[in-house]
Amino acid sequence: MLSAAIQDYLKVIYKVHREEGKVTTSALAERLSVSSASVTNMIKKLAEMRLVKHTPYKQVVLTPAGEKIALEILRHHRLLELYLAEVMGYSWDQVHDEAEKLEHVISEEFEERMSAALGHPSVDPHGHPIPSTDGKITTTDHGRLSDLPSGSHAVVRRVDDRDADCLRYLEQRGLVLNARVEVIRREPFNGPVVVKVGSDEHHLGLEVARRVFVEKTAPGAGEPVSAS
Amino acid sequence: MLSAAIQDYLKVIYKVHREEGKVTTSALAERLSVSSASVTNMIKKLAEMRLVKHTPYKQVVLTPAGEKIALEILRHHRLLELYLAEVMGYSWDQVHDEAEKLEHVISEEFEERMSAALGHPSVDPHGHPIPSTDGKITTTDHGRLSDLPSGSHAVVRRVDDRDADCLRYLEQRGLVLNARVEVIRREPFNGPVVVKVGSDEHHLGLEVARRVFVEKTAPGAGEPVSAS
DNA sequence: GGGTATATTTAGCCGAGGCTAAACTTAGAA
DNA sequence: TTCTAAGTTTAGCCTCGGCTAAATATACCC
Repeated sequence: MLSAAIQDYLKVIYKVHREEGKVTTSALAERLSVSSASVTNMIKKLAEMRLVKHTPYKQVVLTPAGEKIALEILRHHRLLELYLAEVMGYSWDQVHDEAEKLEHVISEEFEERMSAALGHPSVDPHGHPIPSTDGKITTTDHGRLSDLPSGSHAVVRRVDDRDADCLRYLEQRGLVLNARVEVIRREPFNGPVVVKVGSDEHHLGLEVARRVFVEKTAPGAGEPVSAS
Repeated sequence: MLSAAIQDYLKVIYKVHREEGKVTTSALAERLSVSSASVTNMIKKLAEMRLVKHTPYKQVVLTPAGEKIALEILRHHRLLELYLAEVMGYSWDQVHDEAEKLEHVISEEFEERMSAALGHPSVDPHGHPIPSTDGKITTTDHGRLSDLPSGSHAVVRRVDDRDADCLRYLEQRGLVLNARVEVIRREPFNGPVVVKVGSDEHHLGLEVARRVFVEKTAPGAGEPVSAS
């Protein structure tokens, strides 16, 4: 059984690769809240275990074996988030931290029972796809709300789940999964994005708007298709 | 936050104290599957932290602070066992191992939500009492089925939960919580105890009978009062 | 009461996974 | 092209929680 630390490294390598294309020591250090030197050490160890390929001073890439484990952990995490929200009544913003701890500890049995209880879902409460047991994952790349030109209509398809405060902020403004939004205008000099959600207008700072991923729709389209 | 290792030590110290009266280094070593030297080390550390009192070469006793933590972990463990069995559909024999890992990781939130979902129960699936949030526990000391004289009538009130195989064995023979049993006879030379459960007779080795704790009842008594 | 078996503790070690400080690469600016 | 800043790796250290072997304390038997 791999340690929780190793599982975390593999998971974060996978996510950084998805989100930023290239995986560097310092990116991992920041995401793991650990020094760069510690990352280098662990990467060396993971390379010996054939879970990653490391080109010193350049980058690190998961091997198929490493990716398999990363996806297992991701599956645990996302099933847990959904289970905590749907079955146990957790709120949107609470599920991430709890899942972060449980993901390293649950058995296959637990994973399977959660999945069954949830009807074998494919998306977690923040819109991330849930990998299947055999390591398949279907990713849809959505644009950021912060990048949408004014006048755009879109549907919220995914939200960054790492900051509970931000999630609460978004939820209060109706920016939940599958909500429809319209970009009214964008203030200049990297100012806020003004969006309409339902009948309310909100001024979202770029920091926040960057964490909301959307799918563009035609202007007066009807009820958006659910992503789940 | 205390490490999982420390939590385990405190929990086991509590349990050994309950079950054997006196807590020795070697008893802890055996229960924790660890060398005696390791136990001595950890005990020294726990003593510095004021979680136990240690009389070298004699025994170790939990301080009130140590007991509080032990009971928290025990509460986690027992709520988890019940939750896994009742809500997630785990079988009797599977819950212990899973709870053993989860107990160190769940939040107060998780604990509270489990407790609420279960209707704030007072007994786990093996008959152990569940400590309350404020560290209160009501223990009932039951005798062992192995100690009952022939002719006795009794109700199963608690079962040792550590050996999954044994639990399966007992379940197959109807020796579940609150089952009524009658001791037909005891074979000599530490031979098996012959018991009647429902209309079936079973020959239980002492090893097994020792793990079943019972409450004596009057011979033809009606339906036993549930322990929950 | 002395001798021996058993239990406990001490001493010294190890691996995992962190850290800082210093050395080394790389890339970008002059 | 060279110099420098930023990023990365190396060297050496730390804590945690294990381990074995050796020393020491206790208890029991005669």
